[in-house]
Amino acid sequence: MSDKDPEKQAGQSQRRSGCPISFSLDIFGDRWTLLILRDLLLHGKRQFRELAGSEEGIATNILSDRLKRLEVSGVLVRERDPNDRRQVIYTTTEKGLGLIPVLLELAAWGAIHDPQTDAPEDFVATYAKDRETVIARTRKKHQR
Amino acid sequence: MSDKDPEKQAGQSQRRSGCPISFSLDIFGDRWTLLILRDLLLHGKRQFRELAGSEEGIATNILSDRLKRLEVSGVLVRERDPNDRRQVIYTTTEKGLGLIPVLLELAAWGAIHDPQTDAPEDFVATYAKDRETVIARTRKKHQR
DNA sequence: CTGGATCCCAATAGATACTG
DNA sequence: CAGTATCTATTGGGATCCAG
Repeated sequence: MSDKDPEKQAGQSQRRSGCPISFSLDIFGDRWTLLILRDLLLHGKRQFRELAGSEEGIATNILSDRLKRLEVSGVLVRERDPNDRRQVIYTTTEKGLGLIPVLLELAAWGAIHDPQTDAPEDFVATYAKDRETVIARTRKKHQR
Repeated sequence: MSDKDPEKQAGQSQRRSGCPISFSLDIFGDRWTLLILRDLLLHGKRQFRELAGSEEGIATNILSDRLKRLEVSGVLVRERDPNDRRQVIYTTTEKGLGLIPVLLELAAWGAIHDPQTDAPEDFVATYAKDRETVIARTRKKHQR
C-alpha cells in the first residue's frame, strides 16, 4: 500500500515467470481482485460505492488500490459520468470481459464443492448454458 | 505461518460470504496456490522437491503451508511412496481435478493478453480441444 | 454527498537459515 | 528430502480526513 517507490507506482509489479497462468495471477492472484471483477462483470456494478457495499466488506483503501491496478493493467477504465460529473464510473474493457469464463469456472467449482450451495448442478448448468448471454449482457451494460 | 492458535490449525479460515466464487477464492485466492496446482495438474509433479523447483521460486515454508491447506480442503492427499518410504507423494483428488478447467481458462486469458506469449490462439485452441485429454492424463498419473 | 487518500497498527506473507 | 524456525516485509482493517 502506501508506496513511496516510484517503480511500483508505475504499475509493473514485475512478473515472476513466462508462464501465462503466472501472468494472469500477477494481475488478479489475490483475495480481492476477482471479487471486484465478479461485481463488475456478473453483477453489473459500476460505481465505487456499489463495489464497496459488497457482502464481503472490502476496505476502501484496498478497493481503491485494486481499481488502480486494474486500470493500469487495462482491464477496466475509469471515467466521469457525463450526466453527473460527480459520479465516477468503472467500465470493463474487452480484456476485462475476457475474464468472464474464468469467473464462471470459479463459480462452477465453488458451487459444486461448497456444502452451502443448494443446487450445484443447476448453477453449473445455468451458467454454462448462458455463458454467451452473460458476456453479451455485460458488454451491453458496460458500453461507453 | 508458525501458528499457535488451535482455531486456525484446525483449518477453517472462515469464509467471507455465501458466494461460490468467494468460496473458491477462500481456498486458492492467493499468489501461489494455483501455481502449485498447475504443477500438480498440468505438469505432473508429485513431490515437494519438484514443486519447490518451479520457475517462480516459491519459498519452502510457503509451499509447505499451501500443501497443508490444500490437504485440509480435500484438494489433495499427502502420503508416503510405498516403494520408497522416504518419499512423500502428493496426489490430487477428484475435487482437485475439478480445478483443471479453472487453470485452463486462466492460461487461455494469460496467453491471449500476455505480450510475451508467441501464438496465443494456438495455445487456446490446443488446450480447449484437449481439455478432456488433460483431465484424463492427470487422473491416470495421480492414481493411487 | 461520492470517491477516494492517509495514518496507524495488527495480521499475514515471504525470504533465508537451519534441522530431523 | 521435506520440511520448521526465525525474522523482515507487505498487506489489510478501521478510522479519519479531504477534495470536488
